[in-house]
Amino acid sequence: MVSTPGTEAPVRTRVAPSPTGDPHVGTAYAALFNLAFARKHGGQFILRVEDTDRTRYVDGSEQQVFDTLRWLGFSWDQGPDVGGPAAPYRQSERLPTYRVVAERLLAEGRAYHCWCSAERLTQMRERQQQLKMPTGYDRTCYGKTREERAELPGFSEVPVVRMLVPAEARISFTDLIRGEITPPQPDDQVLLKADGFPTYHLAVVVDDNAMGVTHVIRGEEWISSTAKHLLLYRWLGWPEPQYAHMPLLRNVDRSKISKRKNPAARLKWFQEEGYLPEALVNFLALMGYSMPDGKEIFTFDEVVETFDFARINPVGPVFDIDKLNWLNGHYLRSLDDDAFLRAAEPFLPGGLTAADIRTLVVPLRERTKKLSELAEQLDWLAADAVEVRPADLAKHGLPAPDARTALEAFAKNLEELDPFEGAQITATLDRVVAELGLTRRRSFMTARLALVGKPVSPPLDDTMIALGAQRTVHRLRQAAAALEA
RNA sequence: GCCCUCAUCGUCUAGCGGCCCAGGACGCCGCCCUUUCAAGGCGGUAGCACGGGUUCGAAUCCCGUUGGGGGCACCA
Repeated sequence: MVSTPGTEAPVRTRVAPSPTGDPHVGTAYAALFNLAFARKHGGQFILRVEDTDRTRYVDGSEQQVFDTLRWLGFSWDQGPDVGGPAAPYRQSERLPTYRVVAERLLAEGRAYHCWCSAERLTQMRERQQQLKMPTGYDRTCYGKTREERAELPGFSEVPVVRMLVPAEARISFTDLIRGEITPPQPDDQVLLKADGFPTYHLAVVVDDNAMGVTHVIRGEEWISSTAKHLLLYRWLGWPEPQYAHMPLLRNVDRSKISKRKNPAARLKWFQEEGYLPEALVNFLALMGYSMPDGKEIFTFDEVVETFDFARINPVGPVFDIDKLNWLNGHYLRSLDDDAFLRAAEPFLPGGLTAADIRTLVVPLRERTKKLSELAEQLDWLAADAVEVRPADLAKHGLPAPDARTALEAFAKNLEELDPFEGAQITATLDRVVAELGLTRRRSFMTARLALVGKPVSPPLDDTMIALGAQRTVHRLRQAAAALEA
């Protein structure tokens, strides 16, 4: 429960992805906690598209964000596709709103025009670094008319609008996760770009205010910018939201998770690899959040019930695929036959009969961490021949002379078997093993390797039935022959 | 370079001054079970970055060091 009882405004949170390419895992991560917090307090969750960078805009990306978030089971109360009282929810459609605010700031002397060219800005920054000074805009344009500025070097025709940040603007705030934070002194941040689009800093404040966002739950990367945002709220006289800066997901080298270094940065990767959405949500929640009772397998609803910012660890977690695999395996195993088959279907190799699918795929459920492994696990079925690796034979099978004897005896006896079905097959194999005085365990393993080429397969009789009598006998003989060489 | 921020096993974490010579999970190793591999069961491996304080008592509070991360864009 919330600490301040009674009167507080209804909670409203949001996630604000940019449609700049494949949906990012960080978006799901942010959505998860924003949603959980909103639900916990009976509030609303908004999806807002931040498409203010025309150069990075990727067509279709927005739809993919919707699709992947829905795949995870997330839904929003307001958004571009579902509408809402503060529509539109796409920033590119809200340009007039930002302009009005920029004009007001200009009129009130809190902002000014700047005509500095990109090149000049770059040079300025480099010089500041060389002099070991903090980097920041030097106010060359402040207080100048367009004509006056045009006399100076580094002039650009179309101006931007910059914040006029006071000398002492170190604004502290209480972060819901980290406590008291004092972000750096901001410089004169651009609010309105030359193309008329707002920067993130202007848009985020204007929209969060317009949409009644009460809690801004976003990545740690925004801490440094928060002073600018707070300054804008104060200038504009708007109620300030509460902030919670989530830890950043990390690559193995501990840098901020990126598509470049980590395939798991792409949300679609999880779909491609065959992870279940419930597993991903559980895993993402485990990154930084923990249940009061310490259990690690839980649903999104349980996150909602227990959610408390105090339970979030501010340390950026490394994305541990091993643990995700374990979790996904667990969720896979909890599926009943039909549900598993339905999930597995897109990952199965072609040409499987319905019977094959029942007998071969279902037993694989206990052996699969992610669905994409299924194709390889079943590759022996369609293959013309399989290769038996000596190392596998040495580790799991019979010694070479015995192996040959057993394989040939299996082949001979199975060849004569009719009908070729489960109980008879097993009885035959058992009889042969007994006659030869070999260990059942290693004998079966030798046969398994001969048939599928790997130490993993469904039960032997099912494997043989799926292959059919002819191919079974053929593979057993081939493997026996190979042992001679 | 400047600024902000973080710091418990390899990884994810519990811990919020005594219950901790630190608990759980993944991974790894071993054993059991077993028609294989898994799954499951049992056991093991491994950590409070360092140095100062405060305190009767510190993984827990303070300071510093070191290390990590983030920001410093007309990108978000």
